[in-house]
Amino acid sequence: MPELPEVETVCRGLALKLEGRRLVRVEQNRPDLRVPLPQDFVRRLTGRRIERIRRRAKYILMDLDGPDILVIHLGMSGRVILGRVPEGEAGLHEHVRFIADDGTTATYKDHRRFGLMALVAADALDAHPMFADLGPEPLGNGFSAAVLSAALAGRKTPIKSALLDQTVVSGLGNIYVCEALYRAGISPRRLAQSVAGARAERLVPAIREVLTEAIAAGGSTLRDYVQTDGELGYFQKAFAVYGREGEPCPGCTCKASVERVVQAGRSTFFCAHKQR
DNA sequence: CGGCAAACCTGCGAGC
DNA sequence: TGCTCGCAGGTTTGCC
Repeated sequence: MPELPEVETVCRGLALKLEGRRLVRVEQNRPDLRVPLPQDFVRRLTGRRIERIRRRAKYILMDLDGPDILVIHLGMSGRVILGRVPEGEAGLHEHVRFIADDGTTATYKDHRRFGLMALVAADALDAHPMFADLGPEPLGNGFSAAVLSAALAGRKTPIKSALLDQTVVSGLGNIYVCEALYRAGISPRRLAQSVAGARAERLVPAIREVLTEAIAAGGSTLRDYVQTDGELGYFQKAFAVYGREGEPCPGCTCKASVERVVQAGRSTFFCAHKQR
């Protein structure tokens, strides 16, 4: 579910409560998520101090006072809930629970199990297959119109699909790609290689703005995303096109409406009048 | 290599 | 009420 803004929000919530804390207990309720957990998952985490919690692309990274980094990906439906799990949903799909030395608990729930956890050697993180091919962080200094158009050069796939490719730019998902293309006035069907020059100059700030605004709003809550404190993100109220098929385009004075098409198996929402 | 459909898994809302 | 179908924020695999 979560794209960059939601993962960032979760990271910040976890950092507030868990940075500097020591894990006194780890409960593992099943052997696997999307992929098997390490055989010695619990042993390698128990007793470790969490030095820092940060984000790379859509991954949550927990730096520990040992050789490993705990890597968490929320997949489509993963959540990490601090403290008591809300009434009525306790128990089901609670795959892993972390208990810290001050009594803080963090529960990982993921009913679809598209998420994953892994322990990766800290000195080999960047070389790990999960991270080796990731493109630049869209909110970082390494992302620019020049960098983006270089990554898109020669690619005949639609720009919509190219932006979902995490090797082009990392952290975008279906929602924020739709919203960024809308803001930049670029058709999702346009060939990726044709997004260069002025179009790339528009797209980069559009991506940055939509992500920044979404983080400020605490992310987007559609089906089951909630922040670590149980609060709902509210950026979904600000969507211009995502999930708004048939509604009037908010940026058009004419009576154009938001259309939905399927590209590479994913829904795309856009305004054919505003986006060229 | 590039691009796309399918697979992974569960839940929910719409429609009959 | 209850069933089936389609759809869902991601990533990987396998096929053409």
